[in-house]
Amino acid sequence: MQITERFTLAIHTMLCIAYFSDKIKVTSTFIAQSTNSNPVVIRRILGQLKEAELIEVKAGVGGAYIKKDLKDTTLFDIFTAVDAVGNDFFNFHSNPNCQCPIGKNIHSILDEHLTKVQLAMNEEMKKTNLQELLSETKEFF
Amino acid sequence: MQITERFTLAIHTMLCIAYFSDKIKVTSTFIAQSTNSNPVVIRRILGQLKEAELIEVKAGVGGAYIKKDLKDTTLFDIFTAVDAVGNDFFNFHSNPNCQCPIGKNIHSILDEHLTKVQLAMNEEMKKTNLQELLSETKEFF
DNA sequence: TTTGTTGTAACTATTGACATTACAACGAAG
DNA sequence: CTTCGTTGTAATGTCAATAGTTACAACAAA
Repeated sequence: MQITERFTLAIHTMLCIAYFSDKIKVTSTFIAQSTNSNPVVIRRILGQLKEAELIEVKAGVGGAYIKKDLKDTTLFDIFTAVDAVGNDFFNFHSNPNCQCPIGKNIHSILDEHLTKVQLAMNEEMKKTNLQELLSETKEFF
Repeated sequence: MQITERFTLAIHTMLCIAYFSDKIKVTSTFIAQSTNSNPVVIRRILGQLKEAELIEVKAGVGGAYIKKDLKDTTLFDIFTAVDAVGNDFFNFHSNPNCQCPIGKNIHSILDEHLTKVQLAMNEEMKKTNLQELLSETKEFF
């Protein structure tokens, strides 16, 4: 089990837009070259980021633009946009046996603990925003 | 994207063993009935839990037994045992373009942040042990 | 009208999870 | 030493999700 590469692709995409969009027109083809991916794959991700209102995409003329202050978009926002799992991050086995004292209660007992795990992950992702990532990237120039 | 149901199956399996193994012989067939799963699937999970030294399994005669104090096995141990994720939780897109200032640095920059996310999740899982889960289950009887 | 782009559908390949059948190896009980 | 229930594991099938690709209509501006 792994988080799909859509996630790191989407982060890369956001950083490209943040860094380049005041210099050149950032198209799906351009991003595909930077990420070593495919324009259609990128366009699908752009669609999800747009849906989440993190970016704007100019139809026809082309080009993507950041919609919010860089500080206000975190890894969690991007994760939610492209890899939405809602509350079902942990995939529960279905229909445990109600006759069994364990099977009867496992779901309700476990839910509380697993939700906390997912929340911990979410909170950690919220700690990193695009502003931060972009300036870290620039340190390397 | 979801965590495999092997994980909750394995937790259920551990709880079954913890609860029943002093009363009856806990076989893969028995666990399969409690979890509403398949004996072979359970045996594979038992193999992984045994590999991680969380349980003992009696070949031939049959039956599984807890190997450590219940307090000393956490959700994280089980998670690791069943390989719910490999080494890299986040699946990085490969060969980003080194000519691009973003592509050149993305991997090293992101790694630090993503590792923290994974660690946060791990730490939260370590907070829950089998002892706790078992007594919570018993409260419902 | 032309051009470059987006948005999307359709198709394929690949991978991984899970279910199931089958059977050799094992250990104990008779 | 045979029988029985069980484990361990290989082989196979099914299904869903990811991701790569081709193709093309819709779009906006020059």
